[in-house]
Amino acid sequence: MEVNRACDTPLSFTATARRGQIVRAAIETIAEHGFAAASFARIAERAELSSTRLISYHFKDKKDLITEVVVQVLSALEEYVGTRTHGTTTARGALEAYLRANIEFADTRRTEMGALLGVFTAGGFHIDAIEHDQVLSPIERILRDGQAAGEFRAFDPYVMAAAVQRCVEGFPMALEARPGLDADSYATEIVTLFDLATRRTS
Amino acid sequence: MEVNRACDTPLSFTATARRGQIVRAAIETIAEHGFAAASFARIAERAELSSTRLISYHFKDKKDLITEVVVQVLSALEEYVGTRTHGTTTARGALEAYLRANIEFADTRRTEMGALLGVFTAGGFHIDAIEHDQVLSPIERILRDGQAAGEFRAFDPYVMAAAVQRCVEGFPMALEARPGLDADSYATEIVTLFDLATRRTS
Amino acid sequence: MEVNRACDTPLSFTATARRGQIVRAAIETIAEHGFAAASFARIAERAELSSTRLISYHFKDKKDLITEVVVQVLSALEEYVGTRTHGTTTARGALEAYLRANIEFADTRRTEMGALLGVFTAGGFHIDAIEHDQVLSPIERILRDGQAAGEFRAFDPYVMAAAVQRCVEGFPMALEARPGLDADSYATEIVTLFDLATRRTS
Amino acid sequence: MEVNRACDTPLSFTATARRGQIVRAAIETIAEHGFAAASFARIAERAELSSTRLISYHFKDKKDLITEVVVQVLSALEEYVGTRTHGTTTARGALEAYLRANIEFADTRRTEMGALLGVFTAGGFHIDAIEHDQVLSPIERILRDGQAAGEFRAFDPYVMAAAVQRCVEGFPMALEARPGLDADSYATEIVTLFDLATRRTS
DNA sequence: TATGAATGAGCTTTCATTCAT
DNA sequence: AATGAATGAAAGCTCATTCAT
Repeated sequence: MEVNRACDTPLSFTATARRGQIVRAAIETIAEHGFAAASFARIAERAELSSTRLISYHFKDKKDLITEVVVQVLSALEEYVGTRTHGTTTARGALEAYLRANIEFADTRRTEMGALLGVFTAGGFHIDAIEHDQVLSPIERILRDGQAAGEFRAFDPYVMAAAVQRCVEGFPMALEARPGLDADSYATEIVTLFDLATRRTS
Repeated sequence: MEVNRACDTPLSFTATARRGQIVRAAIETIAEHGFAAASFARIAERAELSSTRLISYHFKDKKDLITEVVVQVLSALEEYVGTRTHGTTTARGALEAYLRANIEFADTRRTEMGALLGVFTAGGFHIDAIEHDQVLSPIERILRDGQAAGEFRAFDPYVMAAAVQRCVEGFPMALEARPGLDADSYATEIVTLFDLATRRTS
Repeated sequence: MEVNRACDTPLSFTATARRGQIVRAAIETIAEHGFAAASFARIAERAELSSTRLISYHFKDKKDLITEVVVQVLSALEEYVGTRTHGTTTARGALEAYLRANIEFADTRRTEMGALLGVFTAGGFHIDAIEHDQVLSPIERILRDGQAAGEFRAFDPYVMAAAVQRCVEGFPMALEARPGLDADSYATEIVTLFDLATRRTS
Repeated sequence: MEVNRACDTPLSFTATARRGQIVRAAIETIAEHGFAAASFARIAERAELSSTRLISYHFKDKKDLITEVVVQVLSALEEYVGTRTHGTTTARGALEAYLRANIEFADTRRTEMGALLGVFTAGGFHIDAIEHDQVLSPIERILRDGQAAGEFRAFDPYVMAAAVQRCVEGFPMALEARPGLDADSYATEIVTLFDLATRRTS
């Protein structure tokens, strides 16, 4: 019978393509209609599958699919951000790069970011692979490094990291309310905000 | 039968009590299990009602119930915040009071705040009475006043207001990740953050 | 407790008025939305009652209410038709009067007629007091009398009566498809139709 | 899951059989209990399905099922009538054939006809594919042709067509009141009726 | 690798009616 | 004469998932 694909064998080309197609459809559906409305039926419809059975076949269950969505978007985001923060030499520079990269990503990859936020804010859905702190930790590291290097003033790195993350997430939300909002302006405002907020007080 | 109550008649004592009981149960259910899982069945179970029919009896439909949830929590929040910001004389003071009041409220009324965020982040649910900008506007006003009075530096009031709002909402989220988090410390950090971020540069 | 009014006592003025108000609302609701949609809730809403309880109070059950609707409209129709057929001396004249009276009534009392047809065609609803044949019998009598008097040709009076009744009912239906349809023209066409169809063949 | 089947793919043999089985059960249920009582539950029970879910699986929604019922019965009727009117050379002959065919069909396929009338008289249910005038038009065409050919007298073809249709529909109704009613006798009476009613007056 | 078929549980909402003053 | 409160049953529909090829 074999309800699902065998999990120990590596994925074939066809299977990978199908999975990608389904994940793509899931991302678009979540971004467009919200997480709650992203049923297998709607995802299958968007992916133009004849039946939702194909989703159940390629993914263990819904959680498996959503996890894949999150992993995919998150790794793209991390790569995008990583590339742009890597060359920085100061914590201040790293923070600015981190902020600008995140906002740029959210601006150019709106669908992916919409899906990601859709999943995260939905609640009641716990992705085993991803912990809340795991997202914060890269920022926290930048902040701690900056404090250790004497670039930043004393503050609770965890709270500051949370604030940074919230403001980054704030861009897509602000976009919904103000569709014409410019990513660059938003980024500059936020960069300045945290520059002043973290600067050593003289 | 009275499919649902007439809306022009004032609510009787009993009806008010029942509605309150149901709204309370809805708040707790949303806060605990998330918006998506807050079905009539679960709400009725928590309120120890004989059937979900009693909910349909007292509320026009689910939207009506959820709206009541939001209105109730939001007005409590507004009153709490309003009382604490009213006596302030400076924009700086108002901003601090606003931040502390919001965080305190989120700390002491965690269930209510959890429900509120649960509804807002669920998406696809539009409360007619509440607009996105309506939540931001009180903060924006404080910020604009502070700029006009020369207390604050030049910045985009809308973006700064969004940042404030995101950081305020960030407290319940941070709580989930760090249950022992102290509201006072969080508030002080955030107050300092925005104090520095809005201060006129010398 | 007394769930319903006592049934052995004669109706008071107030009670009669209330019943009339409810029956009126039921008629309008059925005519406008159809029999299937004429729930107690909708009827109560149209009658501007605070609760459907008032309907249950004044009528034993739904069947009781609908029976009252039918009886009321039917007796008005019978009176209208009776008055106009009474003075006739020939069967031919009686038939024409019957046809014109019915169509006129359907034209001027569209709401009542709509409700009546709504109930009759709904099916599954048997009014004890009214039998199918009871409606046909006055026409059948006219037809039989005409045959006995030698005015009409030989035909099955029951089938002809059914045809007459169907054509009379056809006017409201035709009205729905052609709102501008003139009652007089329709009546004249139908009168001619049955005049020719019943006339003795030479 | 396949919430409901894709519509572009042709139906498989099994699916066609299931759909047919369900439509058949729906027809019988409507004919027996009336349209209002034809719930998914009752239809599933009659079709001996494990649950109503199977109906939702094979039909988009209730409207889809009912439409299929109507289309199926109506096309059978049309074919039956079409075959019998096709060979006629005169309008008079066509009218007689039309009348006899309809009444015969209603007599031999009582269940189907009962379902059809059940749906049409239920009201509030609009089958997109079928318009009121669409049913009348074939009769109207016969009548107009007969007038053009000088076979029929002058009359309003629309009203006469409506009368024909009402009398045709009248047979099943008459059957309910007089179960022993003979279709042939009824047909002959109606044929004579309209023969006389449409004949040129000398 | 894919798919058609089927399923049980759950959802919100509406129904006419009854309980208790 | 009226009413507020409550109720069980049933409705149509959608959910993710499993069965069987």
